[in-house]
Amino acid sequence: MAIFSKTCEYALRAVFYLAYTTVKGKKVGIKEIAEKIDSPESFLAKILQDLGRKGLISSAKGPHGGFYIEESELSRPLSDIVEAVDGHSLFTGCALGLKQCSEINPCPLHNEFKEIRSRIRQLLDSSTIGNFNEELTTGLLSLRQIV
Amino acid sequence: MAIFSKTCEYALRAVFYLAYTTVKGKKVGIKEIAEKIDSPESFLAKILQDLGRKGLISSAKGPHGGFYIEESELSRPLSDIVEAVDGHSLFTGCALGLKQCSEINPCPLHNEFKEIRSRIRQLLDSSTIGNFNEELTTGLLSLRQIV
DNA sequence: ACTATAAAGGACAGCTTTATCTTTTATAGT
DNA sequence: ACTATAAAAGATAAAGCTGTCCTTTATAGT
Repeated sequence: MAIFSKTCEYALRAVFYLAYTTVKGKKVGIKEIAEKIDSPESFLAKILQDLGRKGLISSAKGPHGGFYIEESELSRPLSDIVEAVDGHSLFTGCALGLKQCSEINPCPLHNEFKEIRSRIRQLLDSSTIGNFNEELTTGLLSLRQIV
Repeated sequence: MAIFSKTCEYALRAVFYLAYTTVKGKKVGIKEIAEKIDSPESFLAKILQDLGRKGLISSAKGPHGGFYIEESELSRPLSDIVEAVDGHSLFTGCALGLKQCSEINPCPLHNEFKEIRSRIRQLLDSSTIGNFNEELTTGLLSLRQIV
């Protein structure tokens, strides 16, 4: 099992691409995004639709339309994306799946994973959607497989 | 998404239960295990079968038979269970799902998750199956929901 | 108004995960 | 040998995730 669902992986990659590509107000079509992040086009369309409904990204229909990230959306933490797609169990759930796992009724891994979870949360809370724009522009960071 | 698959959650809980219950050579039946860790019996049977085939736990058919953990199995790290069930992507995979993500071709989250992954690995490598026997026996740790 | 464009929405299909049930195999005790 | 027990193995089913395709809606440009 990976940390994030496939849906969430595509969502994050797409949002990173949108962020650095549309930072100047330009918009990009689903076809370009799918190609640049190496994801199935129709599936990604569904994902971005959903992110749009949730107010995490913006879109415009019609000619010259497409998806884009607004200034205010640029500073959202990554945890918003992850939570919108995969829910909050990565941040709050018990590693062994016990609903009532807590300080007073801990599972064997409770203390160990408390720290892991808070690390993950901290990382996703402190990085924003727009945080990587520069390195993505210069090509220092990658959002797809090299062919 | 949770850290582990449901299968892996059941596997770990079952193995913990087996460890502290069978440490004196006794064996336990699938019915008892399923009840004590609050899991579907038939599904758990499949999971334990698989762990048995992979040599992570032991079992005996027939009267007085059941599942048990041998001395040597007690000291196996939890990572062996996790890897047997969920594979190694939790320890090695790219957070954004890129196959070629690496130091020279990093995704935006590469460095951040490198640390998270190594924490998880370290934790699962350093805890063994038998590590929690005492607290489980005294009831300080829990493997199922309280009803 | 008409046309072309591009996202939104709906329906559906394949695969994997999660789960159940039944039959088979091994073995202890008599 | 026979019986009871308990895991192993096989077949099947429900649900969720991943992915595709087709129709509808909104809008820019003419």
